[in-house]
Amino acid sequence: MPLSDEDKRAVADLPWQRRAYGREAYLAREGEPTKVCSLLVQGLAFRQKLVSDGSRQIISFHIRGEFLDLQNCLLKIADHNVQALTRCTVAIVNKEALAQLIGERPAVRRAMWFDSLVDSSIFREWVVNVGRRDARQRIAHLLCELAARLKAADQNEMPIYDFPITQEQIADATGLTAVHTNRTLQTLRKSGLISLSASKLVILDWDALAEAGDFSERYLHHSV
Amino acid sequence: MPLSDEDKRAVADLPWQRRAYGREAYLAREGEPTKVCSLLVQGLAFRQKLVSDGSRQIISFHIRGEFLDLQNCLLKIADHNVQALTRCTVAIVNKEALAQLIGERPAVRRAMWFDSLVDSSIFREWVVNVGRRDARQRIAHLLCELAARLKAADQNEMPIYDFPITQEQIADATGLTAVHTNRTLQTLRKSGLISLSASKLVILDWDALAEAGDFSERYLHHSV
DNA sequence: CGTTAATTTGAGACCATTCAATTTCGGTGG
DNA sequence: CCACCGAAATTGAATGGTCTCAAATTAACG
Repeated sequence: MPLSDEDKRAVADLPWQRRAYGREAYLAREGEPTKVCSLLVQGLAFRQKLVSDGSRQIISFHIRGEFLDLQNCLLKIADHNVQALTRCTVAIVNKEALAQLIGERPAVRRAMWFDSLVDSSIFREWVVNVGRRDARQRIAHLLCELAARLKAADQNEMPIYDFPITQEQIADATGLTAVHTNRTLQTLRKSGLISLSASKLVILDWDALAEAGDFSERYLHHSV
Repeated sequence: MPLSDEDKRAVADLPWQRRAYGREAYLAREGEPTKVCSLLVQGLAFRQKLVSDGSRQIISFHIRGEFLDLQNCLLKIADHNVQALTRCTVAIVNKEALAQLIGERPAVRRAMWFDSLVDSSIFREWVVNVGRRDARQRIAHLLCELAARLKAADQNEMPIYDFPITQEQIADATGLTAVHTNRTLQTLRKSGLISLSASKLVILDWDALAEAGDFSERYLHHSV
């Protein structure tokens, strides 16, 4: 959402702190009291929850420029974990400072509320993805979503993407096992839809991949 | 969230309109431009999305007192459908009027943002539920969630609940088929955890049901 | 009290899982 | 620059949870 220069300056003037994390490091843990909100500056991160048998469900992936836990601003206890996917750096803001800014600046408030509403819409689509689609559709859908978001964040992005996400992580995001994820990716490759190796994802046939994943980007609310 | 009398009056003074819907009626459709926000006054409703093969994933259930589409306030196009589960009545407010009130009243704004953040947290838990739990766990978890929310909304609620949700709807909410939902409910009954018939749910052993569903109510953020 | 919706039951098929072993890849130190 | 190592990806075979399809029974509603 567009912000005036004055609003941008107010955001930039927030007291913040840079912090770096290694792969798989926890940035936040379920059950902990919330103190800060984190914005991802560089790298990839994801949110997840663990279930009783120890398995992990990834709830969302995040790219640079996105908030990782804006909801901490109002919620007292974290209800999920946040983990670094690659090495990444994060800008950390005290949640009270952010809440005050939100109170003072209507445009900033709208932008942040909008951000959390889009988050929410993505969660809804993920419920649908793991609930009602088969393995091939789930993975195709996930790839489409990530490609669409990367493209929107970085206008000059090609149909070739940096893709450091492991098959085990794809599995945890789609509710599948790593083994079945592997086999399913192979069929997507054999069908000529994608090429994925060496941390490079190439979408060879966007229309076919979107079709295979039942993907429509409406839920991303990119055109506000 | 607590509101002052003045805030409550301001909310009550919003121009609103009462509307009634029959079972299965659509209150909102994916793809339509958003014009209003709806608050459920009476009855039950749910949100859902349809996938390419026509099957339905229910995304959330709603009880009286809850907003059905508060996100419409900021989003231009609806990204999911809203359906009546029972006959229900709804209070409808023009979204611009609501947005204006939110701009004027910080406490109302906080309450509404909080509401949408809890919604979001519930979606996250649902991703986990359909993604990483088996049929028995999914259904037990759903029953726990609904019971916990009904209890919180209505202090004097017994462990006996009105439960007009059909097995097909439970199936659509948990990513299962109606047939398998039926068989799984039978095992929950035989284990002595619940009794469910004639639209009455009785939770016979809360602790055991919560255990079976890997349920922890933290994500509901009831103790703000 | 009839008619439709909802629930229940059975049997067979299938998608995804499990477990284990093997191969390839990516990063590191000599 | 190559040898090495652990992580990631790949393969196979057997198991199993859930689905599909169909039919029967029961409950809900006007």
